[in-house]
Formats: sequence, structure tokens, C-alpha cells
Amino acid sequence: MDHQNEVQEVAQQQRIDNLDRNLLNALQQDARTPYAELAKRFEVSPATVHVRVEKLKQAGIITGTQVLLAPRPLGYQICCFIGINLKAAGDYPAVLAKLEALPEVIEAYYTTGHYSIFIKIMCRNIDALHRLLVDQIQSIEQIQSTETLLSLSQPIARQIQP
Amino acid sequence: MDHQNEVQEVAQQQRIDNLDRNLLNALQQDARTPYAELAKRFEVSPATVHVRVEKLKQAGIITGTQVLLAPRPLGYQICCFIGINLKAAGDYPAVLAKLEALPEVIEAYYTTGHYSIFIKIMCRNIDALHRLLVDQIQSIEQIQSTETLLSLSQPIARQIQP
DNA sequence: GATGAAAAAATTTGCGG
DNA sequence: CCGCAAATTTTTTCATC
Repeated sequence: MDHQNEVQEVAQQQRIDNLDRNLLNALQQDARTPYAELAKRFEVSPATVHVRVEKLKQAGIITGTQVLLAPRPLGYQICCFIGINLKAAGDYPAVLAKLEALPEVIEAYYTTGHYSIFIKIMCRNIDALHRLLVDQIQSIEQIQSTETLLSLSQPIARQIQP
Repeated sequence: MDHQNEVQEVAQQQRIDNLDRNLLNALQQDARTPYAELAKRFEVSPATVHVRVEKLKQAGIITGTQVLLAPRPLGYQICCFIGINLKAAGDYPAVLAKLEALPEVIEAYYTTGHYSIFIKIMCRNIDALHRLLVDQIQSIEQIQSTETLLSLSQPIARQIQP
């Protein structure tokens, strides 16, 4: 609404001090850590923690919080990546719209290199993957070819270091 | 570390009712939504919300919470994937250990298909990526070849549907 | 900016349906 | 398994440094 917001969205690299970095690191481990505990840990007052976290939100550095769900107990056994090549570069928006409609597509990247679009899939089992691939993905007319990388395990999973 | 998780994850598909699913969906959007608000939204008492969330944690379905950080304002401009081929399959643990030591490697997958190991990288700029690739990754002796996919944008980013 | 203390809100527990 | 209500903790505000 006012122009100050636009300026913030340009969001260049911000000044972040040590306390900010500590808070971000802690909240990356557990977004519900009580501010009182963070205050004790980093030897400031709970009010300061509160103010800093608010500022980090305002600055667009903290964009939200989420619970992490284990795929296995929810019945998701398969994680895979699919590299997609398009018939024409201009088909990108149309294909993306179709991928967005598939809940199993949890990430999509527009990439340079071997593929035009690169997606991450989570689905229940091999059968579901097979059907998804054949019925939903390879049947998209603008797709020329796909290549599947099946993930057998994910030994590293972490976030960027603030 | 990974193998202990696997044992727990043998945890087959759990009984999840509609309330559980609603709570998981809401907490995926915002892990700090007050239980009182969730209670109102789903027409149960706050205590019930609390009990359900605790059970979902006990069951290993909720594995944690985290804040989401915007890479850009923290100075991370580059996201890319690197497919790695090893000289010998047995080199996997040694290479993984070296990758784990690089903070820019935020995800690693053991995959079938074109590559042996597939990693996701976040780093500050092209120069940093160049140095990382040449000095830290391609110099790992057990690595035979790498292939880089640079991400230009990420139009889809979401989680699995409980 | 940071703080301590007060006010407001949310979490957590135990008892009774 | 649920909900009520009390007890405890946390979050949030604000005047002051």
C-alpha cells in the first residue's frame, strides 16, 4: 500500500548481527522454542528476542513456520526427481500449470542444463508413481521426454546457514 | 543416524482421522498457529488440539518445526543441483562424509538412475558456486564426474498432503 | 535499541462425562 | 476419547533507561 513495503521487498542482503543469527539458527531447529528460553540461552531479555524476531519477519527474512512431517508414517514411500524436456521453451507456463494441479509434485524448478523443468515427487508407492508418470506427466502434450531419478535415501537434509 | 530413523519409520501407515489431517494441514501452513484458534476453526476444544498434536508427535508423524528463511535477503542467490557419479559404488560413505562437511550442501540423495548421488546446493553467488564446485566437490578423489543443473526459479514449493 | 514488569493470551494438566 | 476449567507458561506491550 505504501512505498516503504516495496522497498523492503527488494530485500537486498540485510544487516544481521550475531544475536539475529543465533535466533535464526535456533528457530530453524525448532520454531516453537519459547522466547524466554532463547533469551536465557543468548543472555538477553525475552522482550529483545520478541523485538528481533518481529524485525526479522518484517524484513522478509523469516517468511513463515511449518511443522515437518515424516513421509513414511503418512504412507509416502517414494521420493523421486523427474527431469523434463519440453518440445518448445515457450510451453513452460502451460506445463507448469498442469504440474501444479498434481499434489504429488511438491517442488518444481526452472533450470538450465540437462532439463528444462526439474520436479520433485513424493508419492505412496511404485504403482502410484507409475500411474502418475504415465497417466499424468508423460501424457502432457508439450513434454518431449522425461528422466526419472529414484531416491533410495536422503542422508543430508538441512537448511541454509544464516 | 539415518538407520535409526529408518527403524522408526518402519512405522507403517498410521490411523489418521479428519481432525488430525486438518491439524497437520494447518500446522504445515503455520506451525505457530495458536491451538485455541485451531480449536475454534475445527470446532473442538483447545485441549483436544493439544492432545492430538502430542499424539502426532509421539507417533513420529510430526518430527519437528522450523522457521522458513528467505534465501535472497540472507545473501543466497544461487540454488542448484549437482548429479554426481562415483568411480566405485563403495565410495559412497566416504564421499557423503565430505559433502556433509560443506554447509552449502543442504540436501543429498542416494539415487538410482543417471547419478549415484544427487545434491542440492545453496550458495551466495556464481563465484562461490564456481569455487565450491572446483575446489571442494570435483576435487573429491572418489568422484568421477558431476553435472550441474542451475535453478533459475522455483515456481512450486509445497509439502506432502497429509 | 534494550529492558523489566505488567497485562493479555496460550499452553498444559487433571477431573469428570 | 472429549471437554471444562484451573494452574502454569508464554507472549506481548509499554514506560524507562
